[in-house]
Amino acid sequence: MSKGNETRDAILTQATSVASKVGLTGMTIGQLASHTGMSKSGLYAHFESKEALQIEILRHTRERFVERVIRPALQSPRGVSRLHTLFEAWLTWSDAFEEGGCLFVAACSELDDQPGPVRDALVRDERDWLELISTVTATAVSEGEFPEDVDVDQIAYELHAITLNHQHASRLMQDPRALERARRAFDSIIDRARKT
Amino acid sequence: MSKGNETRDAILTQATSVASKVGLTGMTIGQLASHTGMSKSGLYAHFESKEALQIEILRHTRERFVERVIRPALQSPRGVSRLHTLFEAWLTWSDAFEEGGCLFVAACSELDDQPGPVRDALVRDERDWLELISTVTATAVSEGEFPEDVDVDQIAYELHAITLNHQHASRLMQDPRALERARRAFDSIIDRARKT
DNA sequence: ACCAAAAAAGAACGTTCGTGCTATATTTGC
DNA sequence: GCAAATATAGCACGAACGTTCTTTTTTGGT
Repeated sequence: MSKGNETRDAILTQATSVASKVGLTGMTIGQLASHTGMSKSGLYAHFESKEALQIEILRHTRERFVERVIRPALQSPRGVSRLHTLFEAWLTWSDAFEEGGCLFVAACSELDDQPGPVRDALVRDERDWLELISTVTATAVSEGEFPEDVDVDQIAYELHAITLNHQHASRLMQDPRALERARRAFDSIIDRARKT
Repeated sequence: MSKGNETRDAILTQATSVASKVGLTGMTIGQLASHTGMSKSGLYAHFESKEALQIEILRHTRERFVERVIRPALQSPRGVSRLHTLFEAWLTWSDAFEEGGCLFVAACSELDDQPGPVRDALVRDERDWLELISTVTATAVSEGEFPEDVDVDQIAYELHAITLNHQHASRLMQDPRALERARRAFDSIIDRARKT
């Protein structure tokens, strides 16, 4: 990798961390420059605009997300086991953001009413993510663990709700039992799906 | 009410709407001034600082929340019925923000890692809100609708998760079935609580 | 070791930010 | 209806914003 791409990557990593704390909009070029030890213009030269940078941050984060959350799940056996791995991988992923929590979660409520290409990119990512949860849930159906007539999209909806709330409970409320509550919620969704 | 308090209130109402779209931090005094047709300094004279304004916005929103969500629920018969009223009132409340959705939901992920008095105020509000859900859930226990050993805080956790996710589904993803999904999720949480 | 190419810095731009201060309107109590 | 109190506007500030230049430094191939 050339020097240029190396710094560009380092910038994106740093930017992801900053954006997860102050938001994609709240993050400023100057802030980012001092965090990376670069000049504003030197840093800016790697991107066309702040908006382009925001989109690149999302892309960068998605790549990490795929390798740290999705891949391990897909290597797990089909069915509830895979669903469980996916959920636990997400919890680990969320905790990995030292502060600020999952960038996607932050971006979701930040951009939910800010039309534009950044929001569009995020919506695509979230749609993919929800569809993946549905798909993995469907493996539990085809493995015979869930009844045929279970609504996989509804399960995905409810599982996604838990991940959102985990951020709320662990980051904002600092509830020491947040992890435990998330896992119990997961279990009861699975339980109910089993005997629908 | 004096002229001063009248405009102050009008400012807060407008500010709540703006902040629900762009966030408490993203909102600026200038933006607010043009939305209210006042000068920056004329508007600013009503508040000590932007931070004080943010706290006042939260207070203003909480008052409206109490009268539109909590009060109707407390006038409803104890038990599952009251829980149901509370949930539906919240859905209505959330939809009432013409754009931007519930200010609290937006503020929660915006401030979850921004220490300071604004965050502290929000955490207090959220704690109260969660405790209220727990308390109302407990009325279903004392009415004999839920078993004695049900974990009311866990139920509150899961119900809260649905409200958070409703914003995601309806605002960000623009899912036309968001309301339906939220209600089904509510029902299944209640169902499961009934036969624990 | 040199030299073109690439990367980073420097300096400046017009704008907007939050926040003061001072002056002018407007409301209120007598 | 006038004075006092209150509310609003005008103006200015230093700082930071995103962005665009030009100049300097660093890199990589020969």
